Amino acid sequence: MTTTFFHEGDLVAVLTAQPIDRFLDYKAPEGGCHLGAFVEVPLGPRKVLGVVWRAGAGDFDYAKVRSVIRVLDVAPMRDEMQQFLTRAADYTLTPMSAMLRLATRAPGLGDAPSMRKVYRLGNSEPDRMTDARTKVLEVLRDYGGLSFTLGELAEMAGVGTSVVKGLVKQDAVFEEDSPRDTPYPQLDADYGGKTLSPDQAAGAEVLRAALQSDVYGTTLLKGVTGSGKTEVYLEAVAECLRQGRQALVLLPEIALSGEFITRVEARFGMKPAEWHSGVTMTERRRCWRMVGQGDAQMVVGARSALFLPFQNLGLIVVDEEHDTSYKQEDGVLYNARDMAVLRAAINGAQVILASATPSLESWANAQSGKYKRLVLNSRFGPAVLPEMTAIDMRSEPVPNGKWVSPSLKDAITTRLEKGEQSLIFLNRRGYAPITLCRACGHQIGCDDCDARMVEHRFLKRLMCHQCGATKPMPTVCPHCEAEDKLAPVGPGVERMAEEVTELFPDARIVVLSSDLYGSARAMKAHIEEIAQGGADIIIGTQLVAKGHNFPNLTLVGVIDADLGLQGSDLRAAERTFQLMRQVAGRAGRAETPGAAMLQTFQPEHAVIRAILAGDEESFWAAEAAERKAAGVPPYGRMAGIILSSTNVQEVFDLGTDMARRDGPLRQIGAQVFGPAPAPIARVRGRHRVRLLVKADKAAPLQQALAQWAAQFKLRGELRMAIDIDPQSFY
DNA sequence: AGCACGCCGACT
DNA sequence: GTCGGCGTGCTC
Repeated sequence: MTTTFFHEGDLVAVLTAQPIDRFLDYKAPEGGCHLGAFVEVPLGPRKVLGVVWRAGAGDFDYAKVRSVIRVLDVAPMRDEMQQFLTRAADYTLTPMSAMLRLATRAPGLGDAPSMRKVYRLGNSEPDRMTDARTKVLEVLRDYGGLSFTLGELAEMAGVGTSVVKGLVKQDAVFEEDSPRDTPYPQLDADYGGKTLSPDQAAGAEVLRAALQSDVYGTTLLKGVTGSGKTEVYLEAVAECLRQGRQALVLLPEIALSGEFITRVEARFGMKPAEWHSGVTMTERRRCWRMVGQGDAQMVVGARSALFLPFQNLGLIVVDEEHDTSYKQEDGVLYNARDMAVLRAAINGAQVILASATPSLESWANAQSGKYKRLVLNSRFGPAVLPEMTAIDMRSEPVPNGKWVSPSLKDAITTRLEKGEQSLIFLNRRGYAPITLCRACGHQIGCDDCDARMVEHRFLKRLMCHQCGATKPMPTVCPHCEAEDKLAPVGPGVERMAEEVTELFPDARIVVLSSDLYGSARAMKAHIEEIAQGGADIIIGTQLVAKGHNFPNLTLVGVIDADLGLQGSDLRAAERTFQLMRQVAGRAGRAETPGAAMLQTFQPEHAVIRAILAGDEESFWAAEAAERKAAGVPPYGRMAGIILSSTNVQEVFDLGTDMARRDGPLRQIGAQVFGPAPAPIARVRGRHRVRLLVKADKAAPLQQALAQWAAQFKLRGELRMAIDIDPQSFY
């Protein structure tokens, strides 16, 4: 492999991590530098981090060109990484500088490798031998040649540090400097392989063969909980290690616990490198550097681990690939699952997407032959499905203004008696979606939007879910001025809570809805508490379907299964289905089988029937057909534009203006919807508004979006973020 | 991202 | 007069 080298004084184009969306020319430093070198360059009065991206353009006044200050002591960025960052930037419409920031998220990159003192066996005997001294020397002899820090050595020998120091004085122990960042211990591919079931062994063999092919490929590894997916993909990791290539296993944020690391250690004899938000600064620096010099064979991490400087990446596993936390929702908006596929394609590496309930995107890619498909059956026979039933609401009438059918009520009662949790699932925030005048039939709408206002009793106001406007609950009808004739119509989670409290006055009832939390962290903590038994009945919006595990939950009641089948949230059916499967997974392990009850007015609907039958293939097929018909992902393309500002008026004005001036989008046949409040309408005091763009699968969406967005100048507090392939449209 | 430049309101 | 608000623009 040849790397381009620039001699001192040559012009080089440097990409900095500063938000300057352009390459700056510098002169190569004394001693020259390689293409891809991480460098420190002068920028105005400051020194900043950058990467030598290519030869300089030479279009800047040569007299003003400054010199690279120094080359940092880390492995240069490889060509694959440059390509990956460039293509990811193009796809997500992210400035290159922001991509570079993702790729340099390690502390102390500019520092010289820091050193620490280590101790190893010396070459002479101490003058006097004591018990303590014997213990120290024994430890060092036992580990032949290895060195330890002072603390480690003293602890292992069970003596004080002064004993070691005393031995150093007499050359019985040597003290020397060694880099603080040490290579990760070698993993042994053949250390602790478990006996695999025939099904698993066959799967592992397919994955091994793929690894040996040495070219890019993606495999969707589908298997229910308990089918041993992890053991199977760890065999692929083993094969990757045997080839001397690096492996990356991505886990959803919440799954990143010590448990997985323990399993890896049991399989390969040593712990892998870890990369996620819980890792200390020191360890992050070590991880980044070691991955970069090929001294970390396997990394277990969160989505941002994709941007580590792998030297020889052979495999990326995306576990629980359907998990919505793979989609970054702040800062750079990327989907780690898609980026994993991109990175692997550039590197000639393999990807394994593992899930019990794949996303429709991955299912469709497997269906079209773009991905290989591997299905594992449970070792415990066929998947244990929850007992799934439809409650036909046409034959089970409930009083006006109530939604819990007698059958569902009975089922909840049974759970309460057994001390188990029930979940009531309803994808509608607020108290009631409609406020109707019983005198004239008028429905209270938003003044600025063509939408009905939703009553939020929690806030004691009416709110427009289109524009976020609120107004106090009127006492007279704004249309006919009749008094006391306004009535809430339809259910929202707040109203469900009221009904459920009436039905079960002694139960501990809790509502989970995204608008009830100030921060994502507070929400997570609360959900965790509830999952641990902090409630008997949970009433929730789609929020609860998001990867949370409720070990004591044995009943899911879907109030309006039809709601998910049409309308605002195109992934609602998928989530409903995944929620059912989540219950199924638990039912297979726990003694108590799970049950799912779907209240529906159309039990004959294809999606409902597929859910009931537990027939995944027909569910996916039905779901795919609906999305195809609607022209939405994965059969069409979408993008979200999120505008934010501290000033509500300002964001809506810009949103409206953008929706009007949609020329570049029209040219490619794309449509603009909105502006509407973003899924989280206010974040850290900033109001957020979203526009949605829908385009044909083949349309050059990014290019048109870039042109369109460039028309608008963002002044003051206004910010714009473009979200390609948004996760939720709700 | 910083930092300088520059053009309008309320003080000495 | 001039101190300082922060909008705009530049950094090789």
